Amino acid sequence: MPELPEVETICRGLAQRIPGRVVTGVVTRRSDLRWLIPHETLVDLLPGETIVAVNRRAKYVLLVLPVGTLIIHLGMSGLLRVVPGGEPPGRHDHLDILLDDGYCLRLTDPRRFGAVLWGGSQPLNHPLLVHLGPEPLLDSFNGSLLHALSVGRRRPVKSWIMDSRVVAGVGNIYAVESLFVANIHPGRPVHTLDWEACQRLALAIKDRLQAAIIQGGTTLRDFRQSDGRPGYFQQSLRVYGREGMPCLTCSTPIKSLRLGGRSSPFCPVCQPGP
DNA sequence: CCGGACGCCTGTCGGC
DNA sequence: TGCCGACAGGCGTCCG
Repeated sequence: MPELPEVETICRGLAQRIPGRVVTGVVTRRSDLRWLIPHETLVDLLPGETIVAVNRRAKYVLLVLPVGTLIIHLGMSGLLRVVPGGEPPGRHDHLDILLDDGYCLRLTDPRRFGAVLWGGSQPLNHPLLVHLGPEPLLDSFNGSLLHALSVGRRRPVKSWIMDSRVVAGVGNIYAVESLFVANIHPGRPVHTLDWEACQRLALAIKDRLQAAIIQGGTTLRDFRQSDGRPGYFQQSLRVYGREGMPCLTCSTPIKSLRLGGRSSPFCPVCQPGP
C-alpha cells in the first residue's frame, strides 16, 4: 500500500501530533509480522520515554526517542493511526503504543508484510536501511546520478527505479506515473536511456511524489492518514489503473505489461519503445 | 555480479 | 449463492 508519499503523509501527521507525548505502555497482540516485533525490548525501553520526533527514510517511519529509534515499515497493507486509548482493537490491530494523553499509536496490518524493528541510536545503520539509495526529493538524487548508475544495466527501467538501492521509496504506482510523465516506456532497458531521458525521469519522479504528498497520498481502497482521513492523489493518477481506457494526452487506449510480477500500464504512443 | 521468480498473508473481485 | 483463481500499494531471499 504505502509508498513514499503515503509514508510521508503519515509522518507529517504524526510529527504534529505526538512529539512531547510520553509512552505509558506497549501492547503487542500479534508479533509475527514480516519479522517478529521485539516486544520485550519495547516494554523494557519505551515506557517513560518522551517521543522526540517522527522522521522518514524511504518507506520507513522513524519514531525517535531519547533511548533510541523505533523503525516501522507498513508493508503492503499497513496503517499507523492515533486513536483513543479506549477504542476496541480490530483483528488486524497488532501493536498499540500507549500515550500519556489517553490516545495510542496503533499499527494495523491485515497482510502482516510490515515490520517493527528496534533501531537503537543509529537507526540508519540498521541492516535493512544501510544500503538504501538516495531520497528522491533531495538534490542528491538527480538525472546525472541516474545516468551514471545506468551504465551497463539491461533491466527494464521500471524495475530499476523500484529498486531501493537506486532510489528509495518509489513503488509501483509512482514508478508507473513517473514514467508516463517522462514519456519513457516501462520496459525500456536502462542502458538505452540517454542523459536527457535520465533528467526527465528524475524530474518526473520528484514531481509526482511531491504532487502526491500535497494531496495526502493515494487512497485506492484502505490507505488512511494518521488522523483517519483518506488521501486524494488517486484522482490525479494518469495511467495507474487505467488499462484499456483512453490516454489523457492522446486518447490511445492504455496498455499494460507485467514487469517483475507487477502491472505496468503505459501509453503506447506517449511512451514509445522499448 | 545481475536479473528474475518466489514466497510471505489476507482480502476482494470477477467469472462460472 | 458458492467456489476458485487472479490480483493487490513491498521486499528479502534464492536460483540460474
